[in-house]
Amino acid sequence: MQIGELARVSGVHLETIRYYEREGVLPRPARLANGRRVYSSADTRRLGFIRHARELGFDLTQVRALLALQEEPEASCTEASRMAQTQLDSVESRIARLMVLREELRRMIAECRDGAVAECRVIEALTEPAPVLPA
Amino acid sequence: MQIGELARVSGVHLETIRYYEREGVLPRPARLANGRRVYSSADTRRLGFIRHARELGFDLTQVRALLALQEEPEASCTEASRMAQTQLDSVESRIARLMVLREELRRMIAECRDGAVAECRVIEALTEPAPVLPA
DNA sequence: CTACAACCCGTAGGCACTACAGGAGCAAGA
DNA sequence: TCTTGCTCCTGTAGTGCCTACGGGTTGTAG
Repeated sequence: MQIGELARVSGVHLETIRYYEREGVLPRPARLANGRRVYSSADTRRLGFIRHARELGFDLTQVRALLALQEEPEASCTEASRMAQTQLDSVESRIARLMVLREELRRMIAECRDGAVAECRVIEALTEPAPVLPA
Repeated sequence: MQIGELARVSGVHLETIRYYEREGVLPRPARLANGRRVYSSADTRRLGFIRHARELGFDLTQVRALLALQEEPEASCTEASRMAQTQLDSVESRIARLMVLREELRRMIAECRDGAVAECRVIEALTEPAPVLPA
């Protein structure tokens, strides 16, 4: 499989695949005589792993760590679990935060009904001092 | 008020304030004889507006547009409301997406109990093909 | 034979910051 | 008076994670 097809089946942009290779999260693949990259099903799985981890909000450094863990199956799962817990905490707080924002946006829209900007709550709501948030 | 104090009271990083000025979302402030920036309460409010809008997920281009709307209070509210609606849609979908991720992370953690990586659900879950998500 | 797609590499651009280098101004203490 | 240390100045480079582009080669279909 060449890079174009891998991009299609994985949904990962072709240039992003090359970027991952440069960054060392994808191994350098075999090459055809003409220099083109050829990917195995192992590469496809690994790219799927990376994509999925990225979708879950792991950054590339974390992805590298997870891949390293995957490479030594005799190692303990504790570290992977800990990373997932960290990720879960961050997802929880993002959800809570977004739900506050959603309420505010709803209120802004509800209170703005064809008025002029002078009475427009959308602008006004944004002009209010932001609530103090815990760091 | 000088830039350091503005940074403290607004919670916006000092270098970010200068960045906003370069980008034209904050007007160039008055200067003292020694060249230091001095900010008025109008600047403080404007920065609060920007910070709040950024927190709500508006990008700097949208912030500029909102500021322009704010500057002409006789204009219709329709545009501001439409922008808020767009933002609301994106917030809704981000929440939905994160809730799926949260469930998955919870499941991963629950199923990983001191096992070796070979049986680790965290790794395994990431290796599974990603579920098809609506764009 | 020619058009065109798919690939190659290297580099630059984009967003929203963030950091750093190197220098000047200013207030307060020894 | 000198020095320490803080705040500020400018300009530039780096970050994360891609994405785009330019200019070249290879492969394929009509």
